[in-house]
Amino acid sequence: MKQTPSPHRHSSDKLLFLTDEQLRSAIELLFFAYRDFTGDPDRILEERGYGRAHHRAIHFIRHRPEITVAGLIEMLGVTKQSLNRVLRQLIDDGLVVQKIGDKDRRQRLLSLSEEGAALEAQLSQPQRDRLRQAYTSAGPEAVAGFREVLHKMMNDGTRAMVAETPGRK
Amino acid sequence: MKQTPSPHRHSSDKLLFLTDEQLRSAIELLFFAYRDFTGDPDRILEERGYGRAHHRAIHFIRHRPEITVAGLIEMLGVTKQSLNRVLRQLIDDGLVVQKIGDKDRRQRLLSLSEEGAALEAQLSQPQRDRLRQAYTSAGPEAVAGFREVLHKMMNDGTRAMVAETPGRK
DNA sequence: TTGGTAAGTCAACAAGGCTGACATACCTCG
DNA sequence: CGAGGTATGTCAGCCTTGTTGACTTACCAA
Repeated sequence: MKQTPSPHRHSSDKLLFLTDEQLRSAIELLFFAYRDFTGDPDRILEERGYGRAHHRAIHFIRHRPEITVAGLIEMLGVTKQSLNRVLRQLIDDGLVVQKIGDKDRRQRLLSLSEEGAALEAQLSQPQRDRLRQAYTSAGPEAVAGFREVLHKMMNDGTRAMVAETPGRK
Repeated sequence: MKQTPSPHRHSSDKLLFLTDEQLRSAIELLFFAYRDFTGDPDRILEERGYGRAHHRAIHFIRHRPEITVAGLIEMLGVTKQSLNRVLRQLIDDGLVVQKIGDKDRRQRLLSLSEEGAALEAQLSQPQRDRLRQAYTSAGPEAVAGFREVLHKMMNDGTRAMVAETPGRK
């Protein structure tokens, strides 16, 4: 017999409807939303012969100018060799510039060149447009909930890495 | 001069704070949340020699038993050859069973075996736990907003593919 | 001066995308 | 019935992007 998961639930569950199916549908929601979300920049990248790995590097360098290589590796969660492959290209192509660290001369501080910043803007544009449209349509309450749940989904260690926007807790 | 994006905004924008930086921080939020979200099953899969592609196939077969190969290809957004590689393994390993279509005998209807269903449960467990924890902590309002924004982020064509949960529009 | 650290590189490998080409059933329509 | 289209499966080859391991160079710090 197909038995509905126990209806005997507690606390605030009278407001939430946390059946397995409800939770499973959220898994799909995330899958599809994320897929469409990354689809737009993918098309732009392809024209320049880059991949999503390049996009991620560009994104984080844009948001943390003068980040060290080790710092970027940590943000992306990849190995030095893996990052180096795409970073090499970006530097050779003049999109990313390196500066020797002033405090520690072993460090290479990474920033975007003007051309790199232009590409970043081009890549993030469709994503920002998509979010703006979704945010506007859903309204501020929904947006706050969206951000809160995403925050709470992250690992504790990860949460510290998110670029905090002033005004959000 | 760094100029704050025009403060002259309209309609409900007095409640939303849609600067570029606000939107960009959401890009990171999604990146990190999705990364952590998929990290748990990845570890389980590795033990069995499977990858995320296997997980996706298993997930959708679980939720749409008797789905056709073409249907699964469309859900996943990959090519026949790409899907076949992982599907071949899953069938050979006895996790997925094929049934010849009754209406159209060319079709192979895919379902999970008992063993396949067990693996699916094991894989989705940490994701469900993570969502349950985040949902419970954030509260029903936030959850509704979370789901609404994700829905509105999707392409129109994609939206039809999400498994709708009764009670949600 | 010496040991550890930041970065870069080479090599080899694997997963999982892709395209193109073809084969085998099977369906449907004229 | 026969022909053309469709659903699936498979072979081969290529690409990106991840991995491990080993090693070098430059620099810091005790």
